[in-house]
Amino acid sequence: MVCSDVSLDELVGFHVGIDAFGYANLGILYQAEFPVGAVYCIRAGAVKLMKSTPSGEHRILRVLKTGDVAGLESAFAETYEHTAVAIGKVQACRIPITHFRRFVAGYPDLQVRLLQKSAAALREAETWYSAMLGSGTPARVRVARLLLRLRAGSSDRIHRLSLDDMAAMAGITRETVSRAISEFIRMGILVKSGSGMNTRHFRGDMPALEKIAQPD
Amino acid sequence: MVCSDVSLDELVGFHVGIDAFGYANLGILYQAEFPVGAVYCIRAGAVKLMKSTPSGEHRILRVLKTGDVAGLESAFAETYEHTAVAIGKVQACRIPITHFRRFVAGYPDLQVRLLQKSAAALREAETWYSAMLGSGTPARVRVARLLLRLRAGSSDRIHRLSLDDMAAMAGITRETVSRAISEFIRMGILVKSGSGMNTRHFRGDMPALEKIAQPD
DNA sequence: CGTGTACTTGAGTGGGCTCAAGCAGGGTGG
DNA sequence: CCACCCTGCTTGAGCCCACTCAAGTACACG
Repeated sequence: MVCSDVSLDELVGFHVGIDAFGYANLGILYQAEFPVGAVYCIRAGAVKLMKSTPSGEHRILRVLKTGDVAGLESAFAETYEHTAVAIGKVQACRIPITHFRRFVAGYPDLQVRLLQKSAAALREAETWYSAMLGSGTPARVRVARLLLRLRAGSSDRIHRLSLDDMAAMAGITRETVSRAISEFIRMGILVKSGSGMNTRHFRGDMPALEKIAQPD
Repeated sequence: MVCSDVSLDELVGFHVGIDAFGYANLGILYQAEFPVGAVYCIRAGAVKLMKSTPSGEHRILRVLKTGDVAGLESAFAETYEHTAVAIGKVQACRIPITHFRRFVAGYPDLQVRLLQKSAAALREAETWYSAMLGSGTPARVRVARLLLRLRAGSSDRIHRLSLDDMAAMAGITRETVSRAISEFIRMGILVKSGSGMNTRHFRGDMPALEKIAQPD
């Protein structure tokens, strides 16, 4: 991660003007097409990256979790590429883009690392979409993969976002997602947990989910 | 494009060891998991970037055309991310990775440009996959979008790759692709052209295709 | 406790997948 | 030069999964 890969001494001189922020559910970090103002290190929670289609709908392209950096792909562009929206409670630190650019300019090694991180994001996106694209892929498998992807860290906790969001990510309808999840719950490999609208998550049997996600 | 964005004077000192190569149909430029040896500027033709799935199949993730640079995403990694295979006749210039890295190191501005290019690749991938993901998207629409994407430059020529390749890209079966294309041909908005195995392409009525591709 | 949103569940339909033949057409060998 | 074959493409019939439409239910929040 960008923030933690550099020594504290290096960062301290640039942390001036960097603040920690909290975002409630559906809070907007930044909006697509707007001028780039900052990048954000996600300290806790999850953030969805969306983009509006010409026809008014919006599609979820990626979900960032603890440790990811939001807005990185727009760091050297004029305007943001996506709209970033908080899922549940999010804690993030906001790094003004001017600081960020100055910081990067001062540490050439960091530029290479940014390139690698960018390449990693591309690879991840490709892997993800290629996993969802297969038309022969049954809905249950898609949902299992989606759940695995929404895992928080290495725990058995899974970020639970709305059915519509999951449906948009998996490329299937909300009803189908609902049916698949109901099935998993009946099987006992998935448990709803956290009743409040802000701390929603599942507890999942990861090995079982991986087994279902297996069939290519 | 990286090669042409810099002045000839800047390049000339680094072009030592850079050669032009020709690749016949299905010629391999480089292979996934192998050590990175070079990046390639595509001078003519098209190249498909593939990745093998755990189950032995391979999926086409992107298609590079004239003016693109192959292997860029692996330029600062140890091994190649994809396997690059020529579609039809391809002309490319091979830039040894050592040269490339030395060159980039010498021109800091270029690093920012590489970051932007990397971000552009990510955006393109996201746009593309999100266009294909919609499960409600009819096969005809998918194929129309695919064809538009395979357009050579701004002409009415469309790179014609195998049905299986197109099927892999659109996330549908080869039969369905065949039916859609047959329909387009019957409608007269698509014409097969170039009989040899190397110079295969369509001639397409772009406005008509765009109209079909429209419905989000 | 009421209200609204999000989720669940059901019945019926249809588009694309599967399976299974036919059909070019170009490359190879006689 | 022609016949063959082999790969890639086309076309058809039937089925199944996921979508659509439409209620009904749970649950969070005021």
